Amino acid sequence: MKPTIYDVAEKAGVSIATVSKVINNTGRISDKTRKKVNLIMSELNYHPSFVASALTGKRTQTIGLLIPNIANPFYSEFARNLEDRAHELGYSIVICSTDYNEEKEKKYVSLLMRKQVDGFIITSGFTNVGLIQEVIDQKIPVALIAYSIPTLSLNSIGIDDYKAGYQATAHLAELGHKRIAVIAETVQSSNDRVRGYKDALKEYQLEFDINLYIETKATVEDGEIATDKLLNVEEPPTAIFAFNDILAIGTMQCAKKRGLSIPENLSVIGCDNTILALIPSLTTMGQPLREMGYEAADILIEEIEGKKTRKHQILLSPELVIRDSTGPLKI
Amino acid sequence: MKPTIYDVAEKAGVSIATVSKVINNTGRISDKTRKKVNLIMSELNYHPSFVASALTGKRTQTIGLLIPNIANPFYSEFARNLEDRAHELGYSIVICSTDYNEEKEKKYVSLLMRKQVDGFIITSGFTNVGLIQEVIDQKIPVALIAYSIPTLSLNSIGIDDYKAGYQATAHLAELGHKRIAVIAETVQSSNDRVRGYKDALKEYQLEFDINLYIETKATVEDGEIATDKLLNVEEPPTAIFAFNDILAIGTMQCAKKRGLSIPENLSVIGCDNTILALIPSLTTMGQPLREMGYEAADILIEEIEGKKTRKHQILLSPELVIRDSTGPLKI
DNA sequence: CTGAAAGCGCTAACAA
DNA sequence: TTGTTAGCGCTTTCAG
Repeated sequence: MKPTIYDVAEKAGVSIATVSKVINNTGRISDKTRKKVNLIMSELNYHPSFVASALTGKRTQTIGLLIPNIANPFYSEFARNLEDRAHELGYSIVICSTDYNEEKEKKYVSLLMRKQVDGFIITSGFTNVGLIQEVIDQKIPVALIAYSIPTLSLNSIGIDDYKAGYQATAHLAELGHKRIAVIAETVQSSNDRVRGYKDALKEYQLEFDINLYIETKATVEDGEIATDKLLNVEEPPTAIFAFNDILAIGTMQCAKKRGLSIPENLSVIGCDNTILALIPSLTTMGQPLREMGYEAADILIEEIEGKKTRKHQILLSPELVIRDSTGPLKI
Repeated sequence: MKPTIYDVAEKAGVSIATVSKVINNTGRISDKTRKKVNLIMSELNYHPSFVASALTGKRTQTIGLLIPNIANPFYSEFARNLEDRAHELGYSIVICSTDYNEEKEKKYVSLLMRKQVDGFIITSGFTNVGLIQEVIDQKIPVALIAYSIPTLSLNSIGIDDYKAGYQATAHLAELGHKRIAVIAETVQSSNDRVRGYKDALKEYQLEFDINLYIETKATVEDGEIATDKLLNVEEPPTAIFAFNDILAIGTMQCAKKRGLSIPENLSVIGCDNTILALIPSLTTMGQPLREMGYEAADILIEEIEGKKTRKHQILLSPELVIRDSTGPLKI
């Protein structure tokens, strides 16, 4: 059997209260007893149980991560950074892929609450705002990623989506494109990007055409289908701005199937700058994933540990990464 | 405050033991009380605490997943499937990216044991076998993925790596390549692949040349560096077999920088068939990731719940997916 | 500086 | 069929 606090106490000839104090560095303990207890603990290879200590009201040292899909490189790269920082601070991450599905969201949130996670990281793509309300009603800290809920004052971290939308569109317009389409992911952050997109169009005296706008989920297939629709429009686009790299890959797939070459026949710009963008040499709006993951862990854990009372709202800058998938309009 | 079993018991006018019994469906309860208790539970929005029940010796419904890096699509795609099945069975997954680093492995394993996870999924790339021994000494179920330890009788799931190595090499040899290089990931499954590679070489009357063999970690950069070395060899390879898609992407990066076109100047074959392979149109040995994730969850949870005593050793078949990155040798 | 004891929420004998 | 009670391993007053 694994040793318990009783085993340590007995072997050290002290009470369990004393052992508990040296474990947690609380109360006042003489140097001598402290050393003794520490010695016995390592002799016995004793490790305090999180489960037992959580039952007494302490933390579980666990954070729930709610994302649409861990298999999406954007989320997995984010998760990796989050995990690294959280782990440094003594927390582990449990992953929950919700697939934009309210049922799954509900099941996961309830599961995580029963497990008494110390906090939640919720990313864009989470649809049920009521659930988030329930979580904060229980006084469980939450940090939102690329997702803001104006009615709720919460920690949040994201990029300036308006800017991302604007810059990407401007890049395309600068290259001479007049027919610039958008494939948006059905997540909240898309709204601001669309605003940026529209403003950039205006800036370059281009009209917004609803036929050049599609909203969809984030799989390669969805991107492919959307692109197909777009290219079938009367006056088809010469450039497509996909709101994430996966969708952009879908666009490229579609182009490949149609024998269109990129960027000669079609310019494509993605968003996220994940590993997916590398070899397709995809021009994309980069997100500072490392910073986002680290900041997310920091703010959330600060709140969990009661070190901060004010909520943070962090807005990072996206960065245009120009590769080979965008080029001047050919007439 | 969240309602406890006491609140339910009181409101329902029964004892906590009775409530516990209806929660767990144990003992014999009259239909009437059962209904009553169930009603009160939903009225109160009561959800039993996993923490408390875990303390009494029951499960935490949590599985630890130890992988080198969740940001690697192979692992994240696997994780997604594992998560799906585990969740169906009522378990959640905590992710631990160990980076082939023994220190991290140790920290994570100890953390997970303190959290009393019910079982471990350990994938290739885990270096410290001693740690695994410690886990099974504690009678905690383990399932190994793409990783077998002959000295330990454990559940394991993987593909036939020998076959994968053989088939990929044969594919290249069939295309006329004589100088076929390998970039192996430093994980255990590479050994069998190398055996397959060597046997295929023999089969096609080619010599194994140690200069055409490199072992490395799994990042794009590592792949790039390795390729660079390979191409600088006296008589450079005309085809490269990278043991995973990330490394293959690295190879392609290097080729691009050198102005080499694929497959005209260099054939590349990867392994895993992740999302990364799509647009580069990478020929690759596919792994049945979905099946692997589901099976892993199934076997591990079976053992956790004591439904099986015999260990499973599952060997799945890899599948050659031919795309455009491999082609006939040009002279 | 140290220890006794109550209690966290739940399970599982054992009684009734 | 239901309830009483003793823990599970730990934290935290409160005495000493």
